[in-house]
Amino acid sequence: MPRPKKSENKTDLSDLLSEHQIDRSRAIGGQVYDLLRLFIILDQLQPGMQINELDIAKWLGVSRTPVREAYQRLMSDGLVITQPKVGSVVSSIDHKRIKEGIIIRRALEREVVRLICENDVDLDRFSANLALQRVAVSQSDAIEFFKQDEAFHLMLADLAGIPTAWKMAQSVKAHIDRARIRVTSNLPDRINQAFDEHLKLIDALKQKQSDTALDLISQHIEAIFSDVDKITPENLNI
Amino acid sequence: MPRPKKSENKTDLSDLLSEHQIDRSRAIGGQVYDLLRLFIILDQLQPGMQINELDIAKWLGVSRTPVREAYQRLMSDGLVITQPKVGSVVSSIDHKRIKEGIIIRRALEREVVRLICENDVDLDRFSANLALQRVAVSQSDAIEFFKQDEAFHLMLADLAGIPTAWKMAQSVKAHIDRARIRVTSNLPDRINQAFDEHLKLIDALKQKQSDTALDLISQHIEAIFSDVDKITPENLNI
DNA sequence: GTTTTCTAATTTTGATGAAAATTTATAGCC
DNA sequence: GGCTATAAATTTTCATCAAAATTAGAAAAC
Repeated sequence: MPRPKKSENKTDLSDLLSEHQIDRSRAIGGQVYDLLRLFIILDQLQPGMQINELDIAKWLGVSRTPVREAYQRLMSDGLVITQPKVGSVVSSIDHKRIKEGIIIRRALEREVVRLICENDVDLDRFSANLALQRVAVSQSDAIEFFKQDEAFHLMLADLAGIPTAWKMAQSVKAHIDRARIRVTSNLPDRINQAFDEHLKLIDALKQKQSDTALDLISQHIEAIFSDVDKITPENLNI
Repeated sequence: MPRPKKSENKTDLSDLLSEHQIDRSRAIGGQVYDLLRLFIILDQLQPGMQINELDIAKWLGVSRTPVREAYQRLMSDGLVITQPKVGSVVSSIDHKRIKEGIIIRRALEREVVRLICENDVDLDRFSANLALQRVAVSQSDAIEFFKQDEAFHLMLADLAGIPTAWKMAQSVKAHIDRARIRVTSNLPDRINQAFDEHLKLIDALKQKQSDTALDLISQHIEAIFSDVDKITPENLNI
């Protein structure tokens, strides 16, 4: 990694981060992690961008320690690449990694669906969440829908008895979401479709149609892929 | 978490850790993590044991910063529980978590096997690794076998094109191994059986018998479970 | 005399700023 | 043109301070 001359065109990022308030009464490291992770997924922190600890710390008004903590978690997520003693950059969007992520997430969520079909679980617990999803869809509120979508999948894994599976799926999901942010053209359509798939899945689960449910969850996750696949060239890392 | 009076019977752990040399020329945080992780899996650091950062740092002859880094990774592995401003303990062995881990690992490795059967991969690359396994088995060298076993499963995931799957499987494997250390009575038998299962799996893969291969990998992982299940009572966390 | 409540001390993690170590780019020299 | 020394940028580690939580003991209330 070349060490570029210290450039001064950092104002964009500086302004972006300076706006955000850190709550000093809660652990800072976690807040920095959440913030940076979101910025990377939302493409505000772009692939290849150099992010040194001192600058981030200064802009956020905290010391380097909590920033470092955040970096370590981002590194283990594969969202940041650190070369020891040299520097850190936001990782590039790697088509292969996304493909891998989708395969892993599909395998995990298929297992979740399989377990729910096998064991008796109370599927009525989804009604509140689905209602919130419906409201978000009707208002085309993508942010709120994504929040409820996460809650939906978490609840699924929870009811299946393997909450860790969702934690893992989430870590690969970051890469998928980051790519998706760039390529999804018609967001209202997309969330409407996703909501429809959620409804169908719960229906199939309630009727214990395990084959149908497995197909539905696979399609639900693979739908993401067709999105990503159509835009990102196979071998081009942005 | 109660805060017990500072007791002075720490000599066992102190001695245990003081013996280990830290290589100052490589990153310390990673070394501390590897060391503590191994100690927890090997049951030298036992469930419920309190481990405060300062003591570990002193015994290892390093500062608290790299120890903190290690703790953060151990926490995300679920091997250490830290209550803010109170303290850290080695997590208890949770039967439910192990069960979950086995289900997740099985799902991931079944996907690996499925992908290998679907796509054409060079399975001759296993011969060297299998030879090393054979030597380890013949010498009843469990440590060496476990090392080669890890390499075997990593190579499997690599050839399937989803190396991340093995990284994930590894994080749940720590919990499984920790329990297994306590219950496996006849280690030479166990590694002999595992080696046999590896051979059969590669055979099935070479002949593209995907159903057989899927059954074999499932059994390979579930074999662990029968071990753990027979000793650890369902609801008793140690 | 017993129980409850308040206060101070102790322990532990959280955060900070500075010093040390290391790598890389750049300029100067042969 | 290639090699070496120097300086800059950055991470890594350290020692120290700050904040939070629990315990222990004294004081107060019953």
